[in-house]
Parts: sequence; structure tokens; C-alpha cells
Amino acid sequence: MTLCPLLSLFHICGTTKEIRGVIFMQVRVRYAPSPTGLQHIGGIRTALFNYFFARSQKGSFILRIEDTDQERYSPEALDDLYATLKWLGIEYDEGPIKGGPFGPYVQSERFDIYEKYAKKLVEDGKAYYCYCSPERLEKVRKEQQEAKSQYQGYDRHCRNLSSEERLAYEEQGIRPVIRLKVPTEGKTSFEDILMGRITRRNSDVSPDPVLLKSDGFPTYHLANVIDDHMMEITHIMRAQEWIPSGPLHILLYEAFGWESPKYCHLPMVMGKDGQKLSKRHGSTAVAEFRKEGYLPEALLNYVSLVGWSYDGTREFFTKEELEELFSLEKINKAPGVFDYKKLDWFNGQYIRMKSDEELLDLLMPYLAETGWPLSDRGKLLHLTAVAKERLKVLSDITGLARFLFEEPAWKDLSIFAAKGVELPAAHTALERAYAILRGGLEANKEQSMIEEELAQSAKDLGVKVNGVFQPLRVAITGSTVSLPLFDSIELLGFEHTMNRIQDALNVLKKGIE
RNA sequence: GUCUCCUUCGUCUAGUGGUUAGGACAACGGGUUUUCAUCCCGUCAACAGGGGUUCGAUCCCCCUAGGAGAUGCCA
Repeated sequence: MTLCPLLSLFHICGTTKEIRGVIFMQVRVRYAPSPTGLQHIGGIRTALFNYFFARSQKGSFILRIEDTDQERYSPEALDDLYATLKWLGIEYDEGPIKGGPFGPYVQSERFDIYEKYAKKLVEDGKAYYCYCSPERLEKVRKEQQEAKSQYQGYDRHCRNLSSEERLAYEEQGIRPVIRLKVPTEGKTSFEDILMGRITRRNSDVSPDPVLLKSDGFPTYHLANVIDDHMMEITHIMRAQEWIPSGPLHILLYEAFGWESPKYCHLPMVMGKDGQKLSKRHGSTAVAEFRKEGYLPEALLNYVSLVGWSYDGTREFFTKEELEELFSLEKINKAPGVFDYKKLDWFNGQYIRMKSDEELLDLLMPYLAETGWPLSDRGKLLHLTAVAKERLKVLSDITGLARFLFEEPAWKDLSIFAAKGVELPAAHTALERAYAILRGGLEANKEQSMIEEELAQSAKDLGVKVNGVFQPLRVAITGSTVSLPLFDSIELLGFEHTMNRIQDALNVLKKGIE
């Protein structure tokens, strides 16, 4: 553990630590993703809450890989997980690669453990072998649905097999699964830190769920219970979609004779339509946000505010502040909608907090991607300074800087003309502006002087100020929306600017004829 | 279908048995500005509904409605 130097002052033993003779429970929480896809907003929010809770309690944050689904496993997902945690700055105290006293932290490396425990449950009469084929299961499910049966789920076909029947199946070479013998009577409940007491009739608990699959891998239910127990996890913080299996897990802890951790089911993260956040709502993978140019501090800050608040007023928090201020009591019960616009706003705020130097470094990868020549750092810093307050995401920089590296196309000539100005008048205005600009810049006049002259020319031509500035802007940047005009000129360079206006003049003239 | 959970502005949320129900984003309007953006100012906007309890309920209780989730050899 990295915290050792400090904590070794106190005796750490298992889940307690002693401070001046008093034993405290050492908080141990975990984030246990399944490497089947890219890390998404919902998952990372769970990771964050666990991490912040651990830090705020001076406890441990454990990472565990739940790779028990052989079908859906993907190594890229695992790479993405590590990259994402690193990008966000979430460090775990125990986990894969790093190790720890309760390893291994990858479930596929704990294979034997699950089988051992599952078999023990069978021996104790708390679980049983099931030989039903997936086809039969599917058929049963279909029939239940069609009959609109009140009872949905496994029909407990193999629950009370005689030893002869079992033998017969074994002889057919069927590899059985192990199912939990869920009691049909009584009820099971557990205490949730947020929800309070949650109770379910045993008859409503998933009927005899699979614990050990036929390939020998455990299901989530089994693996999660065994590992949380063995790793001495004290609090399970996971999304509310797990609430229905809470009683089932309790039943498992009871079957093993173990004490269950405390539960805290986190509100879910929804899309605009109130459904579970998914791809159709927009980007959901952290990797996508990263690629688009969201800053880790902005994403972390915003995501922390979905389902949690500090005092309802303050909303800017650094990671370090959240590590201290986070508290379970302020978590909301109701699901929260992920607001992309608010994230954009946060990101813009964080971008503006950066120094020009810092920001340019962040911008470089996006600029480099375009293949533009980027040797002049001084110029790029100038660009950064004027672009800064116009960026929502880092990738916006390419649009803003395009005029520097690519000649405008001026496909739509009408944009040369400001509102209420005819195209020929715009041409005249541009000609005049060209002369003023050239004269002014060659004579090294103050910018404000040149501006004044341009404004005066507008008056002379009987148009509004913009009647002159707009064609100029379009000529230089190719767009009615651009960085400030004189910064654009400076960035582009005098000669280049003059040439470009000339080109624009020619194009415009041709267009009018 | 069954079970479980949830319900304050469009969104994230604060809040209390007596408040003009607060903040932020968004939207809209205005100001600054050569455009856009930034920044500043302002406007709109909520206690799901119905019963109780109470002198008084957004807050406590019950019901209804709506929403979500679960119901897999996925997690």
C-alpha cells in the first residue's frame, strides 16, 4: 500500500486499524468492472464515488476485474479501463498489476476458488447441479412470456433430482451448472445506506440463479460475494440496477455463513429521455469524451455532480477536494440525467483556467492531426490566447485555426455582404478596406487608428461599420465567424493577408459579373 | 405479467412543519464587442395528483399516477 508510511504508525490488521487503543473499521471499497466494453459515464461515476468515499474515510480503494464472461471479454476493454483511470487520476490501492494482500484481483485468476465454494454449497445442500440445456431454458422462458405467466424464471426443474436421474444426465456427458437453492418461503431483507431497509419475499427472488456456469466460471452473483468477502470489502457501492439482486446476495452470504458488507446503491445515470444512458444519447465512453477534447478535471467534476451535491450552491471541485468533501449523506436517491450541455460549460470553464502554455500543449495533438506546419510556437501561443475563450472542447481548435493553414474557398459569395448591403457595395467596401489596411499597416499605424479609418470608410460608403468589417473578415478568414480580425491578420502575416484580400476581390468581382 | 426502487424549475440540485421555495446549466431578452465567443445584467420556470395528520404542509402518513430497474450459463 502506498499509504504505508503514514498508516504504519497504526497497526493495520485486516479491516480494522488501531489508533491510540481504539479500533476503527478500515473502510475498504472496490470498483469491479467487467472488461467487455469501453468504460462509460455510468461506470466511471461508480468508480469515482467509491474512490472518493475511500479517500474521505482514509480507507482503501480496490480495483477488481470481473472477467468471468468468456464470450464478451475483450483485451481492449481492459486497456481502456487502465487508461481511463489513469487519465482521470484515480489510483487504486490494491488491484491488478499493483497487487495487494488479497490478490489476485482478476477473477479469471481465481478460477479454482469459485468452484471450490460452489461445490461446498452443493455439499451443504444449499445449491444443486442443473442439467437443463440452454434450449430448454429458452423454451420455458418463451412459454412463460406467451402465457403471460405470473411466474417468470427458471422452473427449478433440477432442484430435486434423484441420484439416478442425475447419474443419467452425467452419463449423457452433460456439463451441469450449479444453481443456488433459493428458499421458497420467508423473506430476505438488507439495509441500504441510502434506501433504508429493502425487503423481498424469497418467492420473488430470482428462482435458483446459476452460480457456476458449465464452463466452470462463476456468475457475477457468486464471484462478487466470494471476492467481496475474501477481500474484506466493507461497503458495496454500486448502481441501483443491482437492488433487485441484493436479497439474493444476502441469501448467498447466509448460505456461506458470512457477514455481508454494507450496501449503498447509487442512483443511475440516465439519458435525456429518462432511460439508462446509452450510445443513442450521444457519447458515453470516457475515451470518446477524451478524444473530443474534454478535460479530465471537467469530466470528473461534472460526473461527480450527477447524484451528489455538496451544498447545492458550490459546484467547482478539484479531485483533491472531492477526496476530502465527498460524503454518502449527500448522495441523491433519484436517478439523474446526464446533461451534455452542462458538461460543455464545465469544460469551457476549465479550459479558460489554463495558462496559454498549458492549453497549447493540450491543443497540440489536435493541431498536429491536421498535418499543418506548426513550427512557430510563438504564433501558436498567440492563437491559443485568442482561441481560449471560444473553445468548448479542445478539438474546436481546428475549426478556429483552419484559416491560417488553408485558403478559403468562398463558395457562397453572399456572406461577403453584411445585412442590408448589396454585393457590389461589399466589393467596393472591401477595395477601400484593402487600401486602408495596406496603408495603415505599412505605415505601422496603431490598430485603433486603422479601425477608425475603416469605420470612417463605412460612413463614407453609407453602410454600417459591419458593412466594411464583414467583407474584410470573410476575405481573410473565409467566414463571418472568426477570431478577432486584427489577431487574425497578425497570425496570418501581412503579405499573406494582402494576397488573400486580393484573391477575394477577384472572386467577388467575377461573381458579380 | 411479477417484484423493487424513485418523484422540487426543461436538466443537475438546495431546502424547511410557517421561506418571496435558493443556486447552477439550458432557453429567452439586454449590455460590452468589428463577427463569434467570453464577461456582466435580467426574464421565464418547480414542490406529480388525491386524501389524511396538523392551527399550518413541499416537508409526516396512506392511496393513485407516472418513470426507471430487475426478472439471463451478462455484469
